[in-house]
Amino acid sequence: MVTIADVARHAGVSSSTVSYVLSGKRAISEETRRRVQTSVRELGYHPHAGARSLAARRSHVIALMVPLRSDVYVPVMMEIAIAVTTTARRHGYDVLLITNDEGADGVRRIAASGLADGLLLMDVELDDARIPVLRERDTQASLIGLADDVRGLSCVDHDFAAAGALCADHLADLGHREVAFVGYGSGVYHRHAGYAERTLAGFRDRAAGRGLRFVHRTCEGTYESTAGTLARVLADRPGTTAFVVQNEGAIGPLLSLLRTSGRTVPEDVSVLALCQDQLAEQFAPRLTAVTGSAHELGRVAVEQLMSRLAAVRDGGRPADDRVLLTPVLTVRESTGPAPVRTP
Amino acid sequence: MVTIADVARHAGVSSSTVSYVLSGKRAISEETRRRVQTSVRELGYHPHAGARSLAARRSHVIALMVPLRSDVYVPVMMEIAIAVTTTARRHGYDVLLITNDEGADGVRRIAASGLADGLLLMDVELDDARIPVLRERDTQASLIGLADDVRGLSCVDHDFAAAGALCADHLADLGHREVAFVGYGSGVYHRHAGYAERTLAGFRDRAAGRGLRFVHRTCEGTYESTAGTLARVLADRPGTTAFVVQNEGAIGPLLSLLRTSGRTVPEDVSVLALCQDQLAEQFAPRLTAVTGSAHELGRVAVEQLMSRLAAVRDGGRPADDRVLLTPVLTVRESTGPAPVRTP
DNA sequence: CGTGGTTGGCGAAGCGTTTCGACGTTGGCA
DNA sequence: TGCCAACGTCGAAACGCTTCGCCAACCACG
Repeated sequence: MVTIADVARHAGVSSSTVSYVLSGKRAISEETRRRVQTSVRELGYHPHAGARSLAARRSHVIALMVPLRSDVYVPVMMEIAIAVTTTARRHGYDVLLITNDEGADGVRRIAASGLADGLLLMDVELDDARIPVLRERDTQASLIGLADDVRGLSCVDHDFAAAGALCADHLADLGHREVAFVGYGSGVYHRHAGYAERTLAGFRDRAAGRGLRFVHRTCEGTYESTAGTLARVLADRPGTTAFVVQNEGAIGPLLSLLRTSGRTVPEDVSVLALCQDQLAEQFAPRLTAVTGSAHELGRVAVEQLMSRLAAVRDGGRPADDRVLLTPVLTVRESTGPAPVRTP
Repeated sequence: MVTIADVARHAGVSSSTVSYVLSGKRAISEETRRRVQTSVRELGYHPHAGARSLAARRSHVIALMVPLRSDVYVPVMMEIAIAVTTTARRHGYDVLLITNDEGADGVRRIAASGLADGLLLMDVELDDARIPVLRERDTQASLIGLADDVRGLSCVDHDFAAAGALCADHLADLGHREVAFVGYGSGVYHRHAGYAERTLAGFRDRAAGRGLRFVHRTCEGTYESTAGTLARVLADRPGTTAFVVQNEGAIGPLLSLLRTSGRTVPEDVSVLALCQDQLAEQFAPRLTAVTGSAHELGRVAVEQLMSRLAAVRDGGRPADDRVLLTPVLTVRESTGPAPVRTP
């Protein structure tokens, strides 16, 4: 292993000088800096992470806590994780992956061991047991998702209410008057996962404002469940001319079932999805969809955490940032004007 | 921060004794052990990770290098990452997430800085630039996927050839004589990603043995691409009675297109998928599928790496393990007997 | 009762960094 | 010319842990 002392010897300076060249925390003459940098390169020197974190009392690592459970669409989580990792690297940080099942103890473990300087929490519940633990050691953290009490934390999430409203607006603009909202399985609502309720609320409010009648139906995302949901909707509200689908798993089945039942999309019914663009593109017809950027979610969360860490370093008190990302509606082929009523 | 010295003071012993209690590397009297453990609990002591890695020259962290690119089905990657993390935790290790775009330099950085004790590489190419770097510092690593030269490494992968063979057997058993293999986009084959070629080869060999005629067609996984592929197949080989689909993205479009063209699955054509069970269950009809366990892939990779690290600790030379996981065929509703020929 | 081996615990020397205070050297200014 | 402030560099003291060697106390044995 090549140490800072090796570099120092090679460059003919002391090891503290090498350290200052690398950190830039003190002025170093151009001449010396160059010599040191050359030595670093020639010897292939990489500072020992453990020694660094011991001496500097910071590890240059952040922890990302991801859910084990996956009723949330999995590729989204992966996209967030990737965005987090690349953004963190750009700040000179590495990312430690922790699973949610470690729970509050996991947070304690990471914070107390100095393994990570800060945490990113995904799949936050409104009343999350990990949050008090963060406060008790005042560990810097940023949430991906919203919680009830976020004092001392930053957070970022999609603006699900706006997404719901966007859906209602689009369908109302197209002249639809009776709409079905196909949501997640009831478990998701019971967990108070927030996003499901917020989307629905946003949709409900705007629908009311636009004079849109609608029913909300839960759906587990399997073929059977979707079939059941659809049957009930068609029985209860035969005049339904549009579907909003939030559960990614239900999209394929719903399209199949509509086709099977002799309905054409979008001539007879419109289908509007709340899902990633990539997924929306894969169906036939391509789906009009309301989307938020998962990548952006990860990126912003890291930026928030970095700014908190910077504030602490400068002896200040970090600001509690709260960002809601504006969703985007992309019109494709699955939505069209409400069919003319033929009574 | 509570240190080992605090624990020692609290328990009335020296800090080395605390260390030995925690590591179990020397005999400690029952009495002392209990006192120390009580103190640890009461003070909420967690060893400082940096100090530990500095003194013991190992970090209890392994790095997982994941691909940025995602022509491989993303949920699979996530499942592997989760399996890796939980398995590693069970061994007292944490997982550092690195992205593939750091490439060989990333491997160097992690290994040289002592951030991780070993590496897990995903999305390995047959001739992967990261492998020589591993050898040059002889860093312990395990590959998820196969490469050409794996001396000094362990690796684990699905037995794609067996999966291909399983497909051929199943269709031959059902009496099919003319089959189309819908593969990945040509880019995947050009990258020599291995798995695509191995599946195809396994299928080809077994098909030959069973007297199965087949064509292989690349497909990008979009709706258009699938439509083009299907049209060509039907034009060139009108007698085709079964499709094997490896590209997850092509499954939905293919099913839609077949239905649109008036063909019923499985009465007119059989569809056999190479994909996760979870995905296969979501289509209508449910797909007969050949699957390997992504979770198992991650688990085995970690076990391999752990055993290598243990060997090094004991002063031995690690064994180069090589595991191929046997795929499983699950018969569902999308495959059936070849239709009786009506000329 | 001396000898030799175990057992249980302690002290101290690192491990490779960062960072603080100190110390020449310069250069500008009175 | 003398003084004071940068400026650039160095030495040494942490940082919290592991581990090696050592030592006392104890036991069993001849």
